[in-house]
Amino acid sequence: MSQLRLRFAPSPTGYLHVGGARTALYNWLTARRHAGTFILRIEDTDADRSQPELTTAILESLQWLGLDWDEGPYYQSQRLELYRARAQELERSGHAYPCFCSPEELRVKRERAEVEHRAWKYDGTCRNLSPAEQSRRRAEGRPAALRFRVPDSGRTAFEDLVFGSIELANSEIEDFVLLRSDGQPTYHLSVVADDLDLRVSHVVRGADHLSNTPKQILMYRALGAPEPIFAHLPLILGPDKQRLSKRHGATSVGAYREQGILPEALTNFLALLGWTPPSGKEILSREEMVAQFDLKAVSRSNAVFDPEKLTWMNSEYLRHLPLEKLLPRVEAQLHAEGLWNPAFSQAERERFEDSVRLLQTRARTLKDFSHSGRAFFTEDFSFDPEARAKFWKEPHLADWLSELARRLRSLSPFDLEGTEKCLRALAEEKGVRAGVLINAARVALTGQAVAPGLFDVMVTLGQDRVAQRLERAAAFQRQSQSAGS
RNA sequence: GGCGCUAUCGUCUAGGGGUUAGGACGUCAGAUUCUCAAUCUGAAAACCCGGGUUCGAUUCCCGGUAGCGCUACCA
Repeated sequence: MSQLRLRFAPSPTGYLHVGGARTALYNWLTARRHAGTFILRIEDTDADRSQPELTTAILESLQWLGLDWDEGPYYQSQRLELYRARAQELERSGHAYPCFCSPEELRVKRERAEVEHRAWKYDGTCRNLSPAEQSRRRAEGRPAALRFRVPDSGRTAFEDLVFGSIELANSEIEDFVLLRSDGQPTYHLSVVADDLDLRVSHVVRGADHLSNTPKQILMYRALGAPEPIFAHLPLILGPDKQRLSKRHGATSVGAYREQGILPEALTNFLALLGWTPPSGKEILSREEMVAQFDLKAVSRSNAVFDPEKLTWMNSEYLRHLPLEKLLPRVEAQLHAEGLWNPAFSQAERERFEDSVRLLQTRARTLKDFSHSGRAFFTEDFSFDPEARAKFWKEPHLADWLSELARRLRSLSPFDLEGTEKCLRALAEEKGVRAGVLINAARVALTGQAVAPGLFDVMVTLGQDRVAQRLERAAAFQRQSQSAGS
């Protein structure tokens, strides 16, 4: 196979959607697998809906996902001459003709057809105007759109890499608009013109374009140009099987980033939405994906986006991430939450690293470091009411925690074994199960009912903090007891 | 409405004319324990319906149904 060229062509009318991200990923994987070229093109011909800031956001999301492009971004809004040239070419060869029907007239006809339950298709009013009539109307200054002349018989067929052979009767296709009356190209014209100009070999895009493809095939043929290979991707749906949209919650790549999802987890998850690697292994490195990805193995049915599985996958990545790679991400997360302490990169570096290492074993998203793990990075944390209700029930707890604090303060060395012995001895003296003290102390030290093993927590926090926090918890209990009685 | 596409556990999927229909997430139970994860063990859970072809269809064909997509001077 000669040099492969693929493109991802988002339109800046929204943030990068997970569906778009998967399309970009499949294009990228195919390009990388075959040492081809991955091109980025921004489809911003709809001036009303396109927003330049969104282009920036889309580019950032792609970079964050690690989907680097080799060419572009090309902006369609800057390539209008190309589309007009193609339009002229089609008009000269008789494959396109000017249409003077106003959008208003057409809307009326379409609506009437609808109430009468007739299928509507452009009726060809301007299809066979004589050249004289055309120039007369032009001379009058009547605005004209340019329409493609679809053959009125025959069928148009093509082979889709994913869906197999697709065939459509030409009579089902209307004479679609190529150039709007203001001279702006429509999607059909600009994609074909660009894909031709950029020598795109494989058009990989959402299945919502499957029905449009015959129109584009017709254009390639009218231009006498070689057709690219098409591969359409099944759509991503929400839990209700409707196309995934904002009302299902987070749909943009940026939203998952904010939720503490790692880009490698998101791409891995997305890769599996519609594709299974031959190895059957679900957790795949980028290299493994590149080595195994094949458009021909993509599923044809739509897939429901399952955030639960994404979270699971994220926790897999998080737990296996080498510490040196995790550290900067946690740092960024703490910055975002206003919890970053400059000492973490200086005097308290070791404690910071120990904390991250400890929290890592049970983190599901980066947010877990700043939320449930908050007490590891700041003194500004509170005792979770539910945790208190569950583990601070013993009436003598305040005294026990004070005593524990006193003993731990003089413990040496302050290590895993020593702290555990110390606590268990106290529990025995007080005639209480060690678990009672352990759970109570966990709430005192972390504010949470759920946290890593207590003695790991102690050693990580350090002797002074542990003693202080136990005292603080004891004081808190005494206060709430006297207030309550 | 017309046209197109799709249909295996709740979800993502493997498979394919004869299989105990496999895996993953999730769920449930047990082990472990210091809470929660992790880990280990086990369990429940699927071939949309109807015809046809065939010795035999979940698999192939046809029809139905359902879902999705397209049906713009949006992309």
